[in-house]
Amino acid sequence: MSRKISSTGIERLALYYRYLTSVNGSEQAFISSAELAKAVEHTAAQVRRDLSCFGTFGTPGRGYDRAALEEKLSGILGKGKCQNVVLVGVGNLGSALLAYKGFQSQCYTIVAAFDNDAKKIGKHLKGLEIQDIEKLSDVVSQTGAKMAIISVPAGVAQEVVDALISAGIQGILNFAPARVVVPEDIVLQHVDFSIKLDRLCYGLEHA
Amino acid sequence: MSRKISSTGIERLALYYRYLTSVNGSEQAFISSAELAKAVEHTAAQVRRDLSCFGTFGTPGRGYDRAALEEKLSGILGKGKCQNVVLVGVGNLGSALLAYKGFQSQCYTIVAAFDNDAKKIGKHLKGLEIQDIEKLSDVVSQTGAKMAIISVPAGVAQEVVDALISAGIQGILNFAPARVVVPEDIVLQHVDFSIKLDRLCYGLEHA
DNA sequence: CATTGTTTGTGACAACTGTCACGATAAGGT
DNA sequence: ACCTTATCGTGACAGTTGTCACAAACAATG
Ligand SMILES: NC(=O)c1ccc[n+]([C@@H]2O[C@H](COP(=O)([O-])OP(=O)(O)OC[C@H]3O[C@@H](n4cnc5c(N)ncnc54)[C@H](O)[C@@H]3O)[C@@H](O)[C@H]2O)c1
Ligand SMILES: NC(=O)c1ccc[n+]([C@@H]2O[C@H](COP(=O)([O-])OP(=O)(O)OC[C@H]3O[C@@H](n4cnc5c(N)ncnc54)[C@H](O)[C@@H]3O)[C@@H](O)[C@H]2O)c1
Repeated sequence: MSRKISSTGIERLALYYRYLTSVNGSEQAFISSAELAKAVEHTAAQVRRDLSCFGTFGTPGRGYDRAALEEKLSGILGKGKCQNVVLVGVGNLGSALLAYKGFQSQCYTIVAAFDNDAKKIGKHLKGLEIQDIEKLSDVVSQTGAKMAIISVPAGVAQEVVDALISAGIQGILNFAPARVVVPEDIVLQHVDFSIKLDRLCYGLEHA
Repeated sequence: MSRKISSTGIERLALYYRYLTSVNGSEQAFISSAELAKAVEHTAAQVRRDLSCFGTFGTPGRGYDRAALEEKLSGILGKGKCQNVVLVGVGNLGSALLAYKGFQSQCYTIVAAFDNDAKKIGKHLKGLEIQDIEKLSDVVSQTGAKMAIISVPAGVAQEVVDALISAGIQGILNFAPARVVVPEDIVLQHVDFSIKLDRLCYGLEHA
């Protein structure tokens, strides 16, 4: 309870959580920080520090109760409350995201897909009808979605983000290689493949 | 020249570079740290600090010479040397990556695509024949590719990575939600959508 | 119930990262 | 030549993040 969780610490919590759920069938009721650390490629001290930010739920001599920890992490991350996600931009990448089964197993469900291309609107993909972007507000209200994923061209990213915010979306995952500005109370995350490739490139150069 | 570049600093350099190339047609020959900072949503001091790690190429009173800076950044990041990339796993995501035109404009070219599914091998996608994963070594030697992108299921990520390293690949961009281990001299970057969604979720919860 | 063995939670430290402020430096005009 | 103006490069500082080590806490066992 002593320290504020770091930004990257949150991502580690998500890793811990994913590991726990992935080995759900284990008969071991307890897991130590060392064991957890090994699974996610970090140090035991790091794991304990991260977890200690949200209370003390480990028992000395045994470790952490698997089920309890999983539950706790789920609560911390806010899983189970904001699962409904809308997707904007059903192009190459958007289609792949729609088809991805991994989101569901992680409690996220894409409940609606939007585009502004007349040729795509009305088509069905993975059991979801591609809807006109104009219907965004209505659908967001109906589904209660708080999160959105955007995979539209960089040039329109800002306007799409603005529309999403007007519609009531509070968290946005942006795949477009564009920096967009949002009000303070909106959470924004970028996923930027090209930048990661550049990082790789740099790493090779300076081996 | 004073300080070592930070890990996140490298990603900022890539952002600077991308911004410069994206506004290539500008008639302004010079750009100030303030201007550059605004474009990528950072501070002017940060920009200057990052750049100063690699020498001094700004001129007081004017700013940085656009063309020279672009050239310099290209050199630092190692662009133009490691453009050839191979892709392993042509599923939903892999297909989207193959179709992506943004990589090329950033000097990266996917020169070969691999899969182990007999039904996919031999098919053509975006002018590229999907090849048997067994041919990996040969193709890597022929093309001189140093970088690889993998979009295979998490369960086989490690074995694919091992194969890539045997084939001579030095940098790997991993889209599978799995931590893989590599020797020290191999550069590895993860792109993990689910974790980013979890971060969003946490942000919403703790608004 | 005391002893032993294990693992947690955290204070103290070290390393890293970003911000601020300002002296130094170059261009351009008078 | 000198002054003005704009902007860089960087030392010093502050805040953040990760590591280490160890006392405290609990389980197990005889
Ligand atoms: N495909 C990839 O592998 C990849 C990789 C990295 C980054 N990206 C980025 O992801 C984004 C999408 O890439 P893509 O390859 O799927 O492109 P795409 O052109 O195939 O898809 C973009 C989709 O967005 C739709 N769209 C355009 N304007 C819109 C608007 N105002 N409202 C709603 N929908 C709109 C288009 O109709 C299209 O269906 C781009 O910004 C791209 O840079 C893609
Ligand atoms: N689709 C998405 O939007 C998305 C999002 C996040 C993460 N991911 C991750 O990206 C990876 C790929 O996702 P996907 O949706 O494209 O899955 P997919 O099943 O559609 O594609 C996987 C491909 O890898 C191939 N493959 C399997 N084993 C192989 C091997 N040993 N060697 C070579 N090829 C092999 C399969 O034949 C298949 O074509 C997964 O790890 C997934 O978790 C995907």
